Amino acid sequence: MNVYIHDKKMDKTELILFLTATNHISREKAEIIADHFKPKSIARNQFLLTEGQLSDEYFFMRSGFLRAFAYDTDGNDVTTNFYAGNQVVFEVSSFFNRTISKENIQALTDCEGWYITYAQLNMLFHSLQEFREFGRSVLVKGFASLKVRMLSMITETAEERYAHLLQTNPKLFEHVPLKYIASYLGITDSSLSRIRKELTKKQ
Amino acid sequence: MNVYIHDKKMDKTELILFLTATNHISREKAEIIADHFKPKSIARNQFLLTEGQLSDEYFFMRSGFLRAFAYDTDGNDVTTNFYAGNQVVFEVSSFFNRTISKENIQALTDCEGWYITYAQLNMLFHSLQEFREFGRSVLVKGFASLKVRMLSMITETAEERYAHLLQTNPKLFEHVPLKYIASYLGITDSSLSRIRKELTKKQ
DNA sequence: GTGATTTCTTGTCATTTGGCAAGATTAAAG
DNA sequence: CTTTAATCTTGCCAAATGACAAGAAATCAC
Repeated sequence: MNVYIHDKKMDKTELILFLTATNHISREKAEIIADHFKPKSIARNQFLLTEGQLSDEYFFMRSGFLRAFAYDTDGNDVTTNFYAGNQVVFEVSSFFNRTISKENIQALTDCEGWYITYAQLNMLFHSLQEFREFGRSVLVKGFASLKVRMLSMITETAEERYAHLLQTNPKLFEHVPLKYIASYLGITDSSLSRIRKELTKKQ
Repeated sequence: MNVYIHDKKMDKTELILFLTATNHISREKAEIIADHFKPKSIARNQFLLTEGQLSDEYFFMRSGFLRAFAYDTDGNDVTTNFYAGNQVVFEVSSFFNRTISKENIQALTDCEGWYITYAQLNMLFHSLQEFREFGRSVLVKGFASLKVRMLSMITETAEERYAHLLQTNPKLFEHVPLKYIASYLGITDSSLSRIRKELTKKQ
């Protein structure tokens, strides 16, 4: 073992911590897995994924903010999701079904992290059952949070949805234009502006 | 091989067809997998899953209609999903995270199908990589359809959402009280009633 | 720093939706 | 069959939201 390799591994501390966090993966296995990840930087406004392409990178984002968006039938830009640091980012349907993506994923700030390709992921899934558990838990977590969001769309007012987002994800608002947050919440930007006005009145 | 066993296997035709449909699983493997499933019938109004319990059955429904629902903070019953025949039904989060469910799943009509438990599923996942692929595709499909529904909540009017549901799932309306459909669409039952009135005017 | 562009707010008005309650219709229970 | 309960519709009015446009504020590009 030489110093250079050692340093490179140390580099991936956050990735290794993330892999071990769910308790499915031991430290040793996590290091083996992390070795397969390559570093990736995305400059602000650059795309991690563009509509029409295949989502082929399983990207662990260490730092930064990403926005996923699609276009509706009238051609309007609709924010489908935000991603902050310390999570895995990819478009589930395109990635696992090997179909082209209808979604774009764009950097709101400079982003840093590591990725592996679909082929590598499958190879690792095949050889490490611990990593399969991890992969499943990533899927299940994403699924569950989308269900929570759907329930909030049904049961909560726009004002409540906004207040919750502000509460649970305050740092988002430092980097994201409000019009993007508005479409994420399912309202227009002028409605959001009025809601914000109301809320400042109340406090 | 005796006639009794043979007949029992023939019984599971729909299950085997479903397992092979995604092309991950060969006919032979599908029969092996299907052998582990036990038949399950749910009478109308009975529960497949009750709030507070663990979702421990991976239930393939051959025929019938199910409704998943939760209670919001005001205690109102909110329909989170409908399930028609020919699909796998379970509560993702409770099932895979081994936590108690916040959702109920109740039969709208008599239902028939087969199930395996979480332990059996994991055992089969472990030994049959083809079945793992199948399991992943079940998760991915559910995830993708929830994303589509979320996008429609953001971009479409209640009238459009209703019209689409009527178009894509007409049989649902034969078995489901409209108030359940209303909360699934994110509106009140009186709003739905007015929307239906408008639509009959238009045609 | 300055002009251009984007973002955000605000006003006006129309439309959608909700809350509530009463009545009509349908389904369920005995 | 009859009574009871559940479901659905409708009316009224208030509240929330959207569409559109204009102006203010902030940000970006050079």
